[in-house]
Amino acid sequence: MKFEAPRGTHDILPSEQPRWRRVTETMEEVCRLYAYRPIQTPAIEDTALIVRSSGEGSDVVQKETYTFEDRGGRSLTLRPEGTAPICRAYLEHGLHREPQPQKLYTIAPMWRYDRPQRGRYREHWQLSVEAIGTADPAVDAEVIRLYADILARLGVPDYVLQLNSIGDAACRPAYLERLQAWLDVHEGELDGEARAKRRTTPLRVFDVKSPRVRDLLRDAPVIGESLCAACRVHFDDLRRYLEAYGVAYELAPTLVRGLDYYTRTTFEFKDEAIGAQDSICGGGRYDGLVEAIGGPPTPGIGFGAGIERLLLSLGDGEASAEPVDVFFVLGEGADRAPVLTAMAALRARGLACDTDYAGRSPKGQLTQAGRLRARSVVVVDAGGARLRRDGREEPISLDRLADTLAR
RNA sequence: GUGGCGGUAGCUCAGUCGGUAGAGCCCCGGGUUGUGGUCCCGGUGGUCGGGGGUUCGAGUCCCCUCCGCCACCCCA
Repeated sequence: MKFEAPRGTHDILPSEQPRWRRVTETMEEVCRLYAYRPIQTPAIEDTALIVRSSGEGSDVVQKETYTFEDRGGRSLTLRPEGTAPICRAYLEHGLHREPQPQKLYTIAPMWRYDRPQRGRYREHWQLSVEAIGTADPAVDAEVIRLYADILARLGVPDYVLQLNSIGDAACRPAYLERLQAWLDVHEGELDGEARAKRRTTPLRVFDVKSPRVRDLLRDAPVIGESLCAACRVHFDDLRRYLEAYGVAYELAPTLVRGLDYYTRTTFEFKDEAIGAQDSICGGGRYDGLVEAIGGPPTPGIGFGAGIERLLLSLGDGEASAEPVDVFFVLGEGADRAPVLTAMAALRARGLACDTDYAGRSPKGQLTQAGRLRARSVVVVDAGGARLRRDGREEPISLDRLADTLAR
């Protein structure tokens, strides 16, 4: 094979489009019901925006970005996630001076230079939903319920929602100090992985594999017990609102997210049936992000939901393509020209039609009409035209076809 | 980025001990049929992922490489 799609990218063929559309149309409909408005941003962003928002030390920035210099010497990066670009657009176009919150969504491709495997691509599509300009925990509950609605409408049965709060600028630093102090005391009992993690991503020490170290960490201080009063109230309110919304969740005291900008709420929807890459939606609150990229202090919350992974959750259920309304079979000695005229008239009336361009035999053309699930077939030969539908056949004039079928 | 498994027709796969490449499905044609289904017959289709090596001879053995899958890592 001479050329193939670049590693980790994939084509979405016509045969897959019905399933894709069902998913994206459901997403758009649910976003509309929650009064989120569509927005689109460029695929490329200033590298500095991505670095400052995701964080210099994040895995995304450290090893997963597609970064290049353009011909003008600018450093650009293919967006690895949806939140930072939308916040940039929010700021750049003064949406922070319009009524708050701004409730926005986009369905767009993202790029990450990961090692590909099932459910993990270098180019993949995400639904990004963002509510910027309010710290109200009811909005946290809203975006979570919004995604749960999408799953419900699509019929995804087996997923769990994990929920946590990782505090904010007021309480997280103090917590991290307590955690590090505790780790200092137990330094001798840690393994290499735990020691590495406490240096780079201390909140992740709880994820180490060693059962012995995990056991030990059971006595370590957890963020949930160290929240400041404001974060505590926010989290309690969120949980109350989720109950009001009828959303079931489990607390995940060690759920941390990979980007530096998260504060307070973090959550993840998982479907472990789809493999190791089982997170189908991840998000959280990012109250410091807009300010970090040069705007006024502005709270926000949102999530990214991977479309390819959601399709894995949905399984292989077949969805059939749109049928065609009329297929024209050309018999011996038939003139094409009047058929083209008839098709133009039908299309003008909103009827989808097609004919043979492959030189098939009449039998082959009928087979093709069947494949396209044509509702009507018009057989044209030297003797005139016949309309076949509902198992019956009648002579018809091509001139009157549109009038007959459009009724 | 690390480790493991894999790659043969458009798709799913077989291919023995190293001896000149196969099936089913799909597609095209013919027959049957009530001119779209069924059934029967025939046909098109291959850089055996790519490159190098060993050998009289490589789909088969060795090396490199690309791609996929599984796990790690991390996430959507």
